[in-house]
Amino acid sequence: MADSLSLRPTQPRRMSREEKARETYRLLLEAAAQVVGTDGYADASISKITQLAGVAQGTFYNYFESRQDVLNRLLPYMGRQMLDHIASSMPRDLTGPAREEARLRAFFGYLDTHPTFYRILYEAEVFAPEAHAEHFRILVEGYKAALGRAVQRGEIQGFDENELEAIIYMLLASRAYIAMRYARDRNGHTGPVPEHVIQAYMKMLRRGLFSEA
Amino acid sequence: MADSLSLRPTQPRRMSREEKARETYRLLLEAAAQVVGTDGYADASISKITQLAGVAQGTFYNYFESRQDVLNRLLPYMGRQMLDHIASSMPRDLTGPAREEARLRAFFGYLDTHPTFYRILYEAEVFAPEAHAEHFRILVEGYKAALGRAVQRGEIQGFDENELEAIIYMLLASRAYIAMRYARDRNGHTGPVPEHVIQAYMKMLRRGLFSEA
Amino acid sequence: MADSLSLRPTQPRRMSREEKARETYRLLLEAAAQVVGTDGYADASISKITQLAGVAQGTFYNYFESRQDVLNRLLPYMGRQMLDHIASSMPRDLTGPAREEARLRAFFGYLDTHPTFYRILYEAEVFAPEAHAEHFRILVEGYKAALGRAVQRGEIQGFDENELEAIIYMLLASRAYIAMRYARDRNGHTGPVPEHVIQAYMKMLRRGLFSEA
Amino acid sequence: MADSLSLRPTQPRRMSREEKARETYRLLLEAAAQVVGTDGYADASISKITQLAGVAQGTFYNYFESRQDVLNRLLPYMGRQMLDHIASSMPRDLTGPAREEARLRAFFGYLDTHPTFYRILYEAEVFAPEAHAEHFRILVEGYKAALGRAVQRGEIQGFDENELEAIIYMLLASRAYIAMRYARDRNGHTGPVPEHVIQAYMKMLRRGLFSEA
DNA sequence: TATGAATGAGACTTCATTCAT
DNA sequence: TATGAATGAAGTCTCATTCAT
Repeated sequence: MADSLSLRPTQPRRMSREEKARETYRLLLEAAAQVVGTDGYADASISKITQLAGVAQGTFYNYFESRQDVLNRLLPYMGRQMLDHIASSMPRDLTGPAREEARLRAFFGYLDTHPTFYRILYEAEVFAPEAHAEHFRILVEGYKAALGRAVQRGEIQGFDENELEAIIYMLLASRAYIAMRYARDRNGHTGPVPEHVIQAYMKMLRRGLFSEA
Repeated sequence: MADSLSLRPTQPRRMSREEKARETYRLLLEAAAQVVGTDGYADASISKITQLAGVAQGTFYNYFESRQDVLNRLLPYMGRQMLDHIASSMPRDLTGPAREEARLRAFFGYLDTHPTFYRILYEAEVFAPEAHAEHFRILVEGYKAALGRAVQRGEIQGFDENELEAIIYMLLASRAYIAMRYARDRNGHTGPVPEHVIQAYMKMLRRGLFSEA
Repeated sequence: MADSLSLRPTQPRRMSREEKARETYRLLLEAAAQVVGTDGYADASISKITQLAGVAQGTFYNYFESRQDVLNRLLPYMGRQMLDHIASSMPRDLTGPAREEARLRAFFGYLDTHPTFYRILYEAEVFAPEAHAEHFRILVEGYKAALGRAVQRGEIQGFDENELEAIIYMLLASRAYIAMRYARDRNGHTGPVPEHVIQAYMKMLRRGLFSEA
Repeated sequence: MADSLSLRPTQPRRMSREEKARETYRLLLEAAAQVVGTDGYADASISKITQLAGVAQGTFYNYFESRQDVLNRLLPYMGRQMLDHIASSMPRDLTGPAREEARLRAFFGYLDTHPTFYRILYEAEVFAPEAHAEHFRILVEGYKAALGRAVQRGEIQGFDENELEAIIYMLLASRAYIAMRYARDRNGHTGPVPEHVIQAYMKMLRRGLFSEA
């Protein structure tokens, strides 16, 4: 199980009732994220979650309809965090492959600092399929727009729109499997992705997708 | 749930004791594959499996140590089937990208005819992680040898061994996500992968990995 | 569940504190009656009741000691309503069997216009046994007085007091079972009792209880 | 709660597996009857039932689909017992009111020796409505045949078939309410019905239903 | 080896009630 | 007096595993 320390802050400054409710909700969601990230969706019991959140089991049902409900909300919650992180750590004015590389590094960076995210994302296809599908829809949508701009800039040539969608799935897939293989050590702890892996990815991308001089 | 018909053949010809035991083992494994492929690992109960196999619940424990035991054996069993299928459907004498394309089509072909395999493979990372790792080890090993030969033939240039391993993960990843996205319809039923997706994959590969004139 | 519309009137004219409290009490009681009449005692949760009454859950406990408390008050509240209804719809100056028939029709009439009453009354023996016993005590008491007058008028002969009490139970029982069988359609909705049933009841009564020429 | 003594016989003679299973089923059903008869359907928990039966909670679900399932089977099980009891204790060759009286006494006799039956029957309308309806269907059917024969013998005159059905409901109702009122003392323990009550019932019946000289 | 009844831990969920605001 | 979040006991049900036959 995850740490048995409560997530409840020790020094809760005076809060209004509504604030406190919001806080409890956040607490439960964070606890759920931690538990799922550590033990997986299948072993994420309400009892573990509430214990970590420092509330009674019954309290859980004041905020979520069911166990499945909280599982469904996990990926949207973390996914938005991740996208925000990536957006905020992308340097302006990058174009072409350099932009792709920055994006990739930002993704791995988020993974490195949020060790629970990988499992939440990966297992979601099994345990929260709709959330997973929606997450993908958002990712693919954003990626399509980005690649569309690259096409307009003439950086990418020779792929029609449908082909580009397929390519996007390949790139997202590659990220995930690279993370699975290279971003964790023997003990399952996360770590940075080796440089040569990023280089291989970029080489493939530069040659295969971008039409560089 | 899967078909409620038993997998037990109605007219078993006279078998020796050992043969019968082997047959029961196979029966249970096939039943497990069917159940997992349909309902997923999480919902694959011993009771469903034995019912489909046409034996009593207790019999299960004469052949497997535990529920986890049978789950662990599933992917090796199906994985070998898949590799045999691919090997046997690969035309001789193909080289370069054409060989890759044949391999890809053989994989999708297997998926199309063995609808349970995708789920068994995909969920294995969660529910049978060691089997999943071993399956990958075998795949990657084989792929390394194949790409090694391509390097020797001069079809691939500019990637060192470590980089090639990363590329292999990208390719395996791409297969999996393409299957996830394109090889199933709205109802989760399998179907063939659209041609343009295969074309996009190959275009990326030809340009990005192979050094074609 | 019952209607989700609140029972709280939208335009409450200015009320004194005490009036408002009385109003809230009545509101909760009516809501409880509605919920019990629709869902039964067993499924009448505080949450349903307060929601229908348009007040917070906590408010409930300002007016009732416990869940059982409100259940106990339901039948007395509705029972008085029913008796008032019957009393007010009984023509003056009826005697003998005619008086009994009027009483019976008034009872069925109340049931028809107050569909929740049947369930509140019937299930009370299980869920509010003391209230049920008290309700019966009142009914029987009244009935005894009525039959006593009939005896004095010479309309009834050959039954001593103890026997008359037994007869009263038979008559109240008959009403209830007739309602159970004939006053509801397939869907559990209430409706009028068929005329021939009333005729059978009266025939039995005229011959069996009253000594008619 | 009911007695905490187990219903399991202390000296179980050697039984085949099937016999033992049958015995466990019977044990659970009897335990359920006892618990429901004592505490009512609403408070009949699986845990109480299995404890009384002397088996583990899980065992319950080898024999019943759900809690509701066992509740549904209770009345049919006891109802058949009761009908058998009545049939076997009815003297041959009785006709007319005497036959009715024997039937009534047999019913009260069963109640007296099976104290749990009353509650199982009465609460069934609320907690096992289909079983209750079916029980009534059977009772009414049987009663119709019996009264039909009385009509043919000329013992009953002036009631058509529809009216007789209504009368049957009145008689069944009367039994039930008489039992409710007279067959239990202050502490809820069963006892015999006072003679004068039976006399009142019979007087009403003789005059009201039967056409005696 | 085959059987299938028995086991019991543990999961999810409901809901009457309390209490600080 | 009104609020509604928090509580925790209790209930139903599932299922991997054991074991006597």
